[in-house]
Amino acid sequence: MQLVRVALDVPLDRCFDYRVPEGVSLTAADVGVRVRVPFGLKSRIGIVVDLPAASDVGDSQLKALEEVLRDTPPLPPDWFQLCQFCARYYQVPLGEVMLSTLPAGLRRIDPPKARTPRRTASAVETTTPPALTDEQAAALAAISADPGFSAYLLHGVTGSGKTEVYLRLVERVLAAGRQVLLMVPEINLTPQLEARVSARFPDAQLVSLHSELTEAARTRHWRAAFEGSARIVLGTRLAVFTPMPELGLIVVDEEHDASFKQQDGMRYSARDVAVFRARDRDIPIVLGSATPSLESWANATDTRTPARYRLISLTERAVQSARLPAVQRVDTRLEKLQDGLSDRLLKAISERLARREQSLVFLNRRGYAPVLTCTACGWISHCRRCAANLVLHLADGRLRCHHCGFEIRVPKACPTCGNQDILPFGRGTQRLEEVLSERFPYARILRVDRDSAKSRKQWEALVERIRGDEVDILVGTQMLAKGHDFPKLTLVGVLGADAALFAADWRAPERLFAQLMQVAGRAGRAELPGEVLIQTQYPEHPLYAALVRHDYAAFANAQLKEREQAGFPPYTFQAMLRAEAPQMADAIAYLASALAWDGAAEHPEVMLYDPVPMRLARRANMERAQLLIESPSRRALQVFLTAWRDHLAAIKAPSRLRWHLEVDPYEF
DNA sequence: AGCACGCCGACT
DNA sequence: GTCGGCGTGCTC
Ligand SMILES: [Zn+2]
Ligand SMILES: [Zn+2]
Repeated sequence: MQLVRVALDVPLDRCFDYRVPEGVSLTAADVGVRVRVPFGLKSRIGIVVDLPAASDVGDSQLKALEEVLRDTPPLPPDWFQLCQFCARYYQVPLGEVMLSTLPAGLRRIDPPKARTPRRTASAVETTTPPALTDEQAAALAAISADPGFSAYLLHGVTGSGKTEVYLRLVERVLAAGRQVLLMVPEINLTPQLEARVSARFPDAQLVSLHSELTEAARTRHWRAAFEGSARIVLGTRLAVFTPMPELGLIVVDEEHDASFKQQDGMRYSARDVAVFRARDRDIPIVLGSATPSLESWANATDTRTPARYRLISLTERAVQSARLPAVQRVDTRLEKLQDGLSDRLLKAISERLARREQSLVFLNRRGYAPVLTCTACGWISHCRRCAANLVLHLADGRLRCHHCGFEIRVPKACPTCGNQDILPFGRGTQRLEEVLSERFPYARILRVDRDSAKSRKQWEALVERIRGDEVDILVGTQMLAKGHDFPKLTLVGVLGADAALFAADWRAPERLFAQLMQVAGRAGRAELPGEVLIQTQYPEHPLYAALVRHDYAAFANAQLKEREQAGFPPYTFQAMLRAEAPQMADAIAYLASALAWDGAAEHPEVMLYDPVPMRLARRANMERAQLLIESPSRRALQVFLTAWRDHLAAIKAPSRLRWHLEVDPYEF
């Protein structure tokens, strides 16, 4: 009797053995094949991970597999390595990793029939490569000197020509008959890079992979990569799991971006997974950014430890028209503000209007106002399901919770006392848009945030309008900061940045600096110099001082010093155990039981903190708490977590309680 | 995680 | 009398 061991998408840390039915025979080459198996009362798709000679389960309990699915070749050994690494490192069952990273069409029993893709006979306009600067040439030479594993941190400001370096590397790798994986943080950024890459390599098939693709398209693209017909895969974080038999290079663009971190299910960092993959495949990986994550910066520059990444800096402008903007601080303690806007910023906007140039006012808070209040009784718009306020969205007349999606119509009077005088408190992009249209009644104003650009299509339409010079003043959130070049934009005003300086989240300054560098990069070029005005009450703050000098390294080194003194990552390794339940007491009790584990004594290098309610203590009617785990050794942390997991699973808790572990947590 | 089985409160 | 609440246990 032949047996197979199958990984299934169930939150159980083990695989399941099945009999191979009469007339079917599997060989070692079939490890990695997908199978349909009976599980409980239903059927599921699983992946064959082994052909064991015997099972721990008695013969009578073994069921026979139902079908061997041969619509794709067996998943390859290096893909197994990748999944096994994630299972170990992120403390997730192997089956969950394997199945959840597969396109839905390949993990479902009844995938909808794939329609033949419409032929998009896009007559790609080919481009010829520009000449490289000396720096770019040196970067290219350094990275392509060794076809084996090396991680390169490519640090270069806007206009320094990182993308051109990627393209030259891609060219060489394609010429060597290998495939390339290009990763970008957001779906919004795929079309423009896709256009640029296709134009350069019209003969190499490129496929995109991101969550907005239909199930059928995603499956098709995934297959093309796996079968090798696609030579270039361009995608968001989920693309890192695409099997690519001839992979020769990985590029992670904007490597610092938080979007590479998955925030639900298996909470992996696609950038870190990509580095593992490159090492495992023995190929180079390039991490590019104008503002690298502090983890990467430390990996590349800390001289006390052997460098894990090789730093390559692009300091010259390679794009002829590129020119860094003049960044200035507007001291809002001295200037009186009108609706949150300083005279200086208003005047700068007027000048741009007169010169028919574009301005951008950056405010990272969508909606009209963060809260609605009653002046008579003190009522405030509170979400009934979360420990958070409902945000006023005047554009569609609703109060909306940004955490759970709950929404109601804006009341005409106070719900508790009937007072008609209820007022918005604070400012979001919608209100800013309104204020600006009062000040500049003849200006064409466009708001760009997640509410006005819900999909990639809507976003592209807005970008068209901006580039088509149909807009004078842009109001927007960080959506606007990423990626796009707007040639007529010469002014960026920044509002409300100070909040991040003193936020409880110790990563806030790092994010703020990256965001401001990025948004500042939107302003100006050689023929139309740019200006950035940052409204702040703390103009002497070192973060702004570094920003004015465009000095990422100074900022990063200072931050790293602070992190080291405070004992924060990357100088320590962390994991977070979170629990949520209808009652906070249950969540805390679960974490307390987790903490009370005798086995912890055998892990002296691991430090456990007391359970505490999360900052957003209730979300969608679930009360949330967390427990921080810390160790100076990544290895010790992983060993501890692996041992701890059995104890965690055995803790008795109310059925409505949910818990999860996050390794290298990003949010606190 | 699902999903079934199973044993006690308030409905027709 | 039963509908359904969720506690408990299992999945090869
Ligand atoms: Zn009131
Ligand atoms: Zn809510």
